Amino acid sequence: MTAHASASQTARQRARAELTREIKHEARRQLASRGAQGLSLRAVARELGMVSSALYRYFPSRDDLLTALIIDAYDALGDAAEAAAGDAAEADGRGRWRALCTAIRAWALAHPHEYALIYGSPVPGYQAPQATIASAVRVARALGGILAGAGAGTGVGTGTGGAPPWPAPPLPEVLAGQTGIVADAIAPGTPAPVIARGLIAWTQLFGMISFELFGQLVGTLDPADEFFGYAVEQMASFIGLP
Amino acid sequence: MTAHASASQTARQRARAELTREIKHEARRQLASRGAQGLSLRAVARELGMVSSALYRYFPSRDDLLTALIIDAYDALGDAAEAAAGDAAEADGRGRWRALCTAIRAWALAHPHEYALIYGSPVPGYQAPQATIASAVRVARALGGILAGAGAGTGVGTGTGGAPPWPAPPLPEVLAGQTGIVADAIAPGTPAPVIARGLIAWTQLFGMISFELFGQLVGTLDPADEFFGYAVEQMASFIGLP
DNA sequence: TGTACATCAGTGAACGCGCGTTCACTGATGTAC
DNA sequence: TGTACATCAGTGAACGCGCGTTCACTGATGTAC
Repeated sequence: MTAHASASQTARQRARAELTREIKHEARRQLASRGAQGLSLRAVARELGMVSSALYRYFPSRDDLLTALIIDAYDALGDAAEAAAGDAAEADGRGRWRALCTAIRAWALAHPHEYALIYGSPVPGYQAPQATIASAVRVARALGGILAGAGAGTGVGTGTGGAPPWPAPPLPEVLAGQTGIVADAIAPGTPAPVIARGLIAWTQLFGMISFELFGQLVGTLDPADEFFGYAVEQMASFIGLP
Repeated sequence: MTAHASASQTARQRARAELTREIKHEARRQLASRGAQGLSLRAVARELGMVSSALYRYFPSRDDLLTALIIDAYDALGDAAEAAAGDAAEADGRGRWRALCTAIRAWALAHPHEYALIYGSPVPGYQAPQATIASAVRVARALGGILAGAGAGTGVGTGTGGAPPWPAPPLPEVLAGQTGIVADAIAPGTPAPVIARGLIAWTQLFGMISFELFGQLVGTLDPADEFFGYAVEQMASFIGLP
């Protein structure tokens, strides 16, 4: 492979990468306006000024395009989450939790259809491949960092510092095993009860965001800013963040 | 209107009601196997052995059929919730909460697509009409009954009996107003902080169920029975149920 | 009880639409000698 | 540097599909006198 050959090769590859990006960009636009089921290869091609069959040079099928969008969505949310959880000082668990929650909600509100794509009801007939998992776990790891900090540095479990506001009952056997697996994946060494409470807070967070986004709060808690802020603080105390 | 006329009229009406039920039943079957977007008037008609245009005698459009299914789903869940919350003794707030949560989860697991229809991502292009609200609020009222019992009978807010395990910070102004509206709708007279914590637990419950149903727990907390049970107890304490 | 009329359920054909995917092709870009 | 060949991107036509909805119609059921 000569230098010249390699240069022209990357030129072609660069064009390919560029168009791949444009296709995903346009697909994301359609996702935002018509939802996942409204995503049509023909419409994407039309908008890009090419013929629909040309897209098959880039994605072997509609499902593969959808998979790419899902991975991108997880990564975008992962970026936002990591940036937010990293912003606040290491020791300030509550601040990091607050920043993480706020960033996740902000991303969800800004990209409702992408949020629905990854946390909403599954697209019927579509089976998410293994490839999405690596990106999906990034958001959870941002939580893990906070839980690990809380558990390791502040005496959670020994009753001092950031201990939770009331004692947690011991975990039943299966759950203890499961939280162990979660701990290994996102917060090694963190005590099981902290993980369990973290996961409860985690489901609360996403439940609240989904309710807001999917219209369950209209007419009652909408706009939900204050409710969100209040819940975040309550859950921080619940987890035992100082 | 003679007795005979009225009898034959009801005979016709009965046939109509019967077929309406059959249409919805078949539509629900398709919903369960192919999801909301897979619901097709033509397929329903085919399965019922009639021609697709005949359905328009019963539902003016596909969206109206979908609306009927949504209302039925809310009502079915409402039935289950009311039965569960009413089962346990009035005074046993925690028992009623446990029964309510368990019933909602059981219904959701038994009817995943109907759950997704009402609590999942909205169907693009479909706008739920006002008519669904009356049925939707029934489930929330089952929660309200429990919160009202907790708030009124056990001294929550005065620090005795079923008081929450740690003091709740005062609510910001907008949120206080919103919880007031919620209280008026589902649990009149209940203090705002109890309502707020109830709603936090509520979003946790549905977040957890959605995560389980939509595949977010696969490989970690799945099967989720123990996690669910643990979270329900934790949230009961969080709300302040004795 | 019998007859003339109105209401209603269901039919069958048609309209117009958009979709995912395949395939043989042309022409440009890159590669090897 | 120049030429012969291979790779690849994009074209255009076509296949086969299912959908929601409309409309004029037939025949059965119900109603009024």
